[in-house]
Amino acid sequence: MAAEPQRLDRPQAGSITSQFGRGAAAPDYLKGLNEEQRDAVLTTEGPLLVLAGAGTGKTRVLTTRIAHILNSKKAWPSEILSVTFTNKAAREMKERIGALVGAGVEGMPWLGTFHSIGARLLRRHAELVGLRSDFTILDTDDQIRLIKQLLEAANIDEKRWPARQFAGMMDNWKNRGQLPTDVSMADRSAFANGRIPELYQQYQDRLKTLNATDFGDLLLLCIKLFRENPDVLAEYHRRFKYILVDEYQDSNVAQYLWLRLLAQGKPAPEANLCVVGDDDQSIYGWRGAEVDNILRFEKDFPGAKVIRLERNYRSTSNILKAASHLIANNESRLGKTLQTDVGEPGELVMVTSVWDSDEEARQVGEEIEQFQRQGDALNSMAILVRASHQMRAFEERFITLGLNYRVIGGPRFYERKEVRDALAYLRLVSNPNDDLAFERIVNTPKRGLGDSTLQILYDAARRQGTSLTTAVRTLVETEELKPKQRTTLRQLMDQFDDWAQRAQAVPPEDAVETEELAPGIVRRHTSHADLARQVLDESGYTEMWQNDKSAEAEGRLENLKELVNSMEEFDSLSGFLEHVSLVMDRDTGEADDAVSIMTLHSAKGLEFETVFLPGWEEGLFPSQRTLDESGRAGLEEERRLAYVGLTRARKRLRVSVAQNRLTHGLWQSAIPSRFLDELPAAAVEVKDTGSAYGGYGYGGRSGGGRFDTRDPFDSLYETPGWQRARAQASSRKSAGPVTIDGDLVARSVDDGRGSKYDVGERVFHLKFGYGRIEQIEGNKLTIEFEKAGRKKVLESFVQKP
DNA sequence: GCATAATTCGTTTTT
DNA sequence: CGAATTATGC
Repeated sequence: MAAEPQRLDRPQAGSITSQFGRGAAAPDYLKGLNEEQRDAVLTTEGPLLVLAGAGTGKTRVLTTRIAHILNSKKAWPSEILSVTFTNKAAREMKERIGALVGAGVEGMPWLGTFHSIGARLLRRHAELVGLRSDFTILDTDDQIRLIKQLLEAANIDEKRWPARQFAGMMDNWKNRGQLPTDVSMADRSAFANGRIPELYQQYQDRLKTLNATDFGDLLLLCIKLFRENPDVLAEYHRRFKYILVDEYQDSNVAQYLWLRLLAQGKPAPEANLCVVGDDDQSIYGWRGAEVDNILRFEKDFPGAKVIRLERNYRSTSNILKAASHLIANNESRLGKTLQTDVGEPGELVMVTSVWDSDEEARQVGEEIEQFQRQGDALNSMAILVRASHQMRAFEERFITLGLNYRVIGGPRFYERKEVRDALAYLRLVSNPNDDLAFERIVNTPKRGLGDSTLQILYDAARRQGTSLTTAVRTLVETEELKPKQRTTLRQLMDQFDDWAQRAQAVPPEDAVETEELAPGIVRRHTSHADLARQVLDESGYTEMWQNDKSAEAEGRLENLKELVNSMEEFDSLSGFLEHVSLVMDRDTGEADDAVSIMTLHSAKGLEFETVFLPGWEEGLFPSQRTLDESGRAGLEEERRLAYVGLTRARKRLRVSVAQNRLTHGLWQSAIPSRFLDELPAAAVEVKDTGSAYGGYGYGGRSGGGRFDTRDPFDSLYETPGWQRARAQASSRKSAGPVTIDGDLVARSVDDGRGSKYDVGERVFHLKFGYGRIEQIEGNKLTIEFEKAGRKKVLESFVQKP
């Protein structure tokens, strides 16, 4: 309760803003801050690193600090640059500052995500980096399509060098601030036989022609802009008196460079740069985040002050003990120890061993229902998983139980096909030269314009050096197209002309709804939302889904409605489109009471009374792949992820391990996660579910405090996944990307010939017991076990009885 | 050009 | 096992 920011419902007008300066008594907003928090708020000058552990009131410090700067008139709202990673965080900060300072947070134009601020800067100076200020921001879909075209043009086999992979690599370079010429030699050979610089450059050129950027460019081009135009940079040095960064541990190299350029207005020891973060919660290394940025801050900014926030106001001491004990196993960290003021140690962290994922789900379901009967809200409980496929078991179970749940972080709204299609129509209305939008919708709904027709359009556009739309306009006047396609295209163009005209007629602000053209004759202006509705209806897009009788069609129509409705809030179509490409995020429908199911990654920053952490098994968590790819650093990141998971809980924490898990369609015996060994025995209670079979492993010995029982069985229970992973890991290190696949797992169907077993034969499996073979596919056997039911297992795992 | 069968391939995710 | 993409036949 103490440090969690109280939610002031409405900003109290002037109450705080009126007590500027003269500051006799400490301002209200400082009340209720602990010593360190207050220090962090009041140390406005010079570089400052705030190491804020989980639940120590990090956001509160950040927002209060801004309020303080404003209140003491050190800077105007427009002179503070305040960056976050997510829109959600930005929104939350806006709200909280509003509550502290009163109205006028809208006057903080430079509070936003790295990317939205980057876009803002670029639009102001677009011409200096070869763009027009109305450039479009590509989404991943567009990006992939563009790359595919480039690869094809460059005669590169897309089977061997997938566009996705190239997109991913480019993302990495851009995250590291590398332009085509900067890509290291090692990286160059990793794709298309060293043709990388060429392709990357072509991609950048193509973006420029399209007057477009991708997400990475929003930062990369800013850096370029600042480096090449010192006068522009100096302008921002003058402007930004204070710079604040949230979640600094998640920053990547490009963001770091971007920040350093902006913070260089004064010599390092005087830069008013405040970064807030927690090295122990850095979980986005795989996406290019450099924990090193935060670990290095004091070196980058000599004389930087470091403040540690270690007083945790969220969790019970048992939960904190567990989390601290676990994270202490990491070597690369600045070191903090969370402490709680709460006297009661609270419940022990409960660790449960279950038979398989179904039992896990059943058990969690039961517990949830029990807590619910005790009066807990479903909203106060969450299930945090490592990998999204774990969610299914829970969803299925909760459906049969009739338990209300919500999945957070699924496919985002604007990533849905129908939303993207609709947006493509609107983009094309607002900018006829948006080729990628054009491609997307020429034949959606089906208009009989397939690959061959499209090819003609491409050729024409390339020959003329124009956009597709322009090319189409000239083409429809010639004989090059088949008559049917020609008329279809002409009609389509006419429609777009019509829509564009209507878009022009839309009043810029929400000013006039109606207009008297002549006495008695009133013409209604179309709003953007109306226009969108018309576009979707007249293009036949809405109809396409109405005629679709699949299950999801109805939902898609709903989404379209929602999209159109959400447009009402925007002044202009372009404003709306910017919002969508940059800002639009899922609305967390917290309306009704429901258990949250989400990944550990998307749980960062949230908290719940009760938290379930299922699937603590080697290979799954820590993830085998991370281990293979990033070794010890990977393991440490996984451990931080575990730490994030543990620290989400306020009162109750339940961890579970399944003894068997279905991976890649095969049942594999699982080994309890090493992280379980790293929980302190004193804060943990072990519960064995007393499963009928397979008494090996975790639950086997209860109580003890030494959780590790895997050693004696190691060789017996080596699963194929492990063996394969190991084989790959070792081969990867020595000889680049060689694919050694197959032998151990899927050898395709050969009716059991070559197998030493026959259908119908009775066999014994170490974990599932006795069973009868139902089917043989290569080295995979489908066996009906007497106790464990029907499973698919590898031949090497069974033996003749 | 389009619907359907066959095949591939499996973390985490924001912007 | 299942989604998601690609090859195949009409």
